[in-house]
Amino acid sequence: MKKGEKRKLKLLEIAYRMFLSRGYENTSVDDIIEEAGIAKGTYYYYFESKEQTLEEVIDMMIDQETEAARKILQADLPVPQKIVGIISSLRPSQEELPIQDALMHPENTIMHEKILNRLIETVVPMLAEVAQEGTDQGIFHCDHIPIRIRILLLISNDLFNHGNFTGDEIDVFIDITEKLLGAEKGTMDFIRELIR
Amino acid sequence: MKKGEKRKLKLLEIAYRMFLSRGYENTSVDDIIEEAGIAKGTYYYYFESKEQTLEEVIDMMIDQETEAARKILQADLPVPQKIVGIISSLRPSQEELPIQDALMHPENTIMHEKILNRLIETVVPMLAEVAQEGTDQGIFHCDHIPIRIRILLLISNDLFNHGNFTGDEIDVFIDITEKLLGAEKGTMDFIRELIR
DNA sequence: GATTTTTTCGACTGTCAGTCGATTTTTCTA
DNA sequence: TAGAAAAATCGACTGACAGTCGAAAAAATC
Repeated sequence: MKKGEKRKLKLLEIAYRMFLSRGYENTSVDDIIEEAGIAKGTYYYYFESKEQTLEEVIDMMIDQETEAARKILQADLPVPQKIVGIISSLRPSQEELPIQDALMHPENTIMHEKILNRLIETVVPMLAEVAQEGTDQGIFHCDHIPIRIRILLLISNDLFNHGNFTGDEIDVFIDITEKLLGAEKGTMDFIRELIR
Repeated sequence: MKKGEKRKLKLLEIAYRMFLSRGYENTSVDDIIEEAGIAKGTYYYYFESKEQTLEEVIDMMIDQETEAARKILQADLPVPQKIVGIISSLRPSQEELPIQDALMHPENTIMHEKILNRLIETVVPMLAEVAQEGTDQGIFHCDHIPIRIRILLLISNDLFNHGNFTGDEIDVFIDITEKLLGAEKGTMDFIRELIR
């Protein structure tokens, strides 16, 4: 019961690496088992299908990517900083650049889409909670918080993930974030500093 | 030079129907040629690959879907009505419901994503032009119009395409559309009537 | 040490995208 | 209009790939 766990972890790790570097569609089960040095039957002893492997790889990634977010959630920060902090923690930085790169490649559409949906699912409740705090404190003035948070995530994903964002895009992002949450103009200006 | 064109059209039409009803991934070239009653070689005489077929099918769909939009663009309507009219013309209605249905199915992620991107590419310039009119007329007050329009499209796609939208979502959409474009509160209230 | 359970193996199957040389049909030209 | 050239069609074949299965090896249990 220990050996098996370890083997599965190893397989997941290999799949993870390969899915990112070559794309999910361009990675064959044969590729994975060759790298792992095991037989086909063994692979299918641990996974129902290639797609289920992807699902589990994505679970791993979501865990990783939301870890920083969860920490910020519990930190002692002003509400606006918390929200923006969480959102920007979702963008892989530094050592995770290859992930970003890979996800943007067209051959990874499916993976990208799946991750985005799962990320939204996971993060909307977290952010909604913080945003509620914000309205309680009178910093924000808005209703339908989860919908608005969802929109905020969609926008930031599009603006920041799809290619290097321009100054104009940051301006719009700041503007729309404030208005989306009903915050005073200037509340989100600190984002500009954060970018660099 | 006439026969060939017609055959290609026929193939595109069959592919279009099949991609929508069973999903791109679940439609094999063999399925298409069987339905068309031709041999494999003939298919590949007209198409480089299955993916290129998809690309051309999407071209067809974009043409179709933006036709109504182009008409509204030239109609004599107030700017806000024009913008909302164009956006809602992109959502297939009535007889096109199956398309919507098919596109939401997870096995059509790739198609959905490709169509969305192409749609945005095509429609942003159209809408940006109208929005510019709006600011010229003093109805809207905003800069960076193309970015804002892009965001507007993203939001409407998410809110209206992903499942049946609620009243709350409409409220938020109206609110955010007004604020995104810098319009007076109430400018977009007419959307509520339009929905039904 | 025997028996049961877990893990591993790899040959095999069926499906599918795409190729290619041969053949038929259409169009052009002398 | 015969005969050459071009366009269109055919289908058997290839190679890649996901997934299956029964048998063997390894580990755990008694």
